[in-house]
Amino acid sequence: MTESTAAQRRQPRSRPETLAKRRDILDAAVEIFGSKGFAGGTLQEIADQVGMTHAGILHHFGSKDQLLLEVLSHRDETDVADLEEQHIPGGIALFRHLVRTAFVNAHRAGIVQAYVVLSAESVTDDHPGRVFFQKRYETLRGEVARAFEVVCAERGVAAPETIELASASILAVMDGLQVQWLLDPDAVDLGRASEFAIEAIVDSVLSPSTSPLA
Amino acid sequence: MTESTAAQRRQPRSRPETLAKRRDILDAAVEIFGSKGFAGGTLQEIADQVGMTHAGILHHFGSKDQLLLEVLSHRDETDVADLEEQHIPGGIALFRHLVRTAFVNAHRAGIVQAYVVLSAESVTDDHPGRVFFQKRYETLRGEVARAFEVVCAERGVAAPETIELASASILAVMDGLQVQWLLDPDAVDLGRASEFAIEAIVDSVLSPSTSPLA
DNA sequence: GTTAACTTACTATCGAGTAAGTAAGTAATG
DNA sequence: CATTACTTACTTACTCGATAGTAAGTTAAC
Repeated sequence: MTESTAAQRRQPRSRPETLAKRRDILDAAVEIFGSKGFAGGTLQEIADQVGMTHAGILHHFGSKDQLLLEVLSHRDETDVADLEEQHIPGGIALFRHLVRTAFVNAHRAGIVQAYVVLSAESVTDDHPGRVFFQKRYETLRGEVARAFEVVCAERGVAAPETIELASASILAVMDGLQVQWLLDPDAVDLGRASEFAIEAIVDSVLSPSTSPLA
Repeated sequence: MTESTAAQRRQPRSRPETLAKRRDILDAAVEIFGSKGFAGGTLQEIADQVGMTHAGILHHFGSKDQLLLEVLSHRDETDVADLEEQHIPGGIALFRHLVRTAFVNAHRAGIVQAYVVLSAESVTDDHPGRVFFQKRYETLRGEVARAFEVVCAERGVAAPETIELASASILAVMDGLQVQWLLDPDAVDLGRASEFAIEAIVDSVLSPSTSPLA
């Protein structure tokens, strides 16, 4: 009866406003999941914020899990500070970029909170965001490691094996500082602390420390 | 009729086994909240693990929130690696202690996960554990800062203002590395990375870096 | 006139907390 | 030491309120 290759002939063609509406929903979801967590946040709250019913949201995204996954990838796109989507600065510029990101993030508590809460929550059993964060960290560690290699090459230094440790550490400080900063913004200077720590770690890779703890 | 100061004459005296039972419940709660989060974990699951009904647990702890609070303080007591309860090593010994803690933690994924999940979740709105973690980080930053001051004094170095940044950073790397390690244990060496980062930061406080990013 | 973009209304389930009851322990008293 | 008086430590059974997902109907765009 129908064409066997129906998909080819017809692409359902969604309405132009739909895309904007999806963005609104995703933005609301970032805020709700960020402030309540994924398990704690509800479709109802998200729906309220965009003036819709929760069923309307399910119409667009199918399920709560699916919504989270799209929130996570959407965040990467809109996140000005994100590395993956932009043209990646190489070498030392990457580290400067990370520091700048930390300073920028100090004015975007909402998104920072979403990221902190969801990444930590993702380590729980069967969390729908787990794979996303696994891949994300793997990618980011790779970017940072590459930057280290470039910098070492530039300075004629043999790239030490500490690069892997340092790459993970740099991402770790940034994340860890965000937690402390969210809990008590006055007690921690997110930008300056990130800058300090990143410099310390980069420095330590370039000129291996004298092992002060030995 | 009855004695007016009844409370004075009799202290209800709970049964001796009760204390052990409470410990069991707390241990189960650490495991459940650690693997599912606080919002995601249920009293039923905890009850199942200790062979009880969820009402039995409420009998002991009153509410789920209260249970979490007791889990958090209980954890500090049983956590071999914790600083507050033990006699705190001063100066450089503290940093060595932190490194050792990281190596030990690499064999205790369960507790690490509980800590990671709950601390991050605590930044969400009205989370019952929020105050606990605020105080905890404040205390820990203080301990680390004091260690830095001692070390600086020992070496006749004027204590720089970077101490506060460094203190927050050291705790931050440790936490952040735990997240990455939990997501992908093979990709991150929790002990060695913590050691590397802590050394780098301590080193940077003692001999201020040459600002490689400037 | 067909389909996208919803809404309303419903279902099924689950979760924390409560109420009431029961068995066993503990303690004061004669 | 035994009896009475009370408490602890639960269980069973319930309430009440969410919540994710579904189904069917409505409107308006293309």
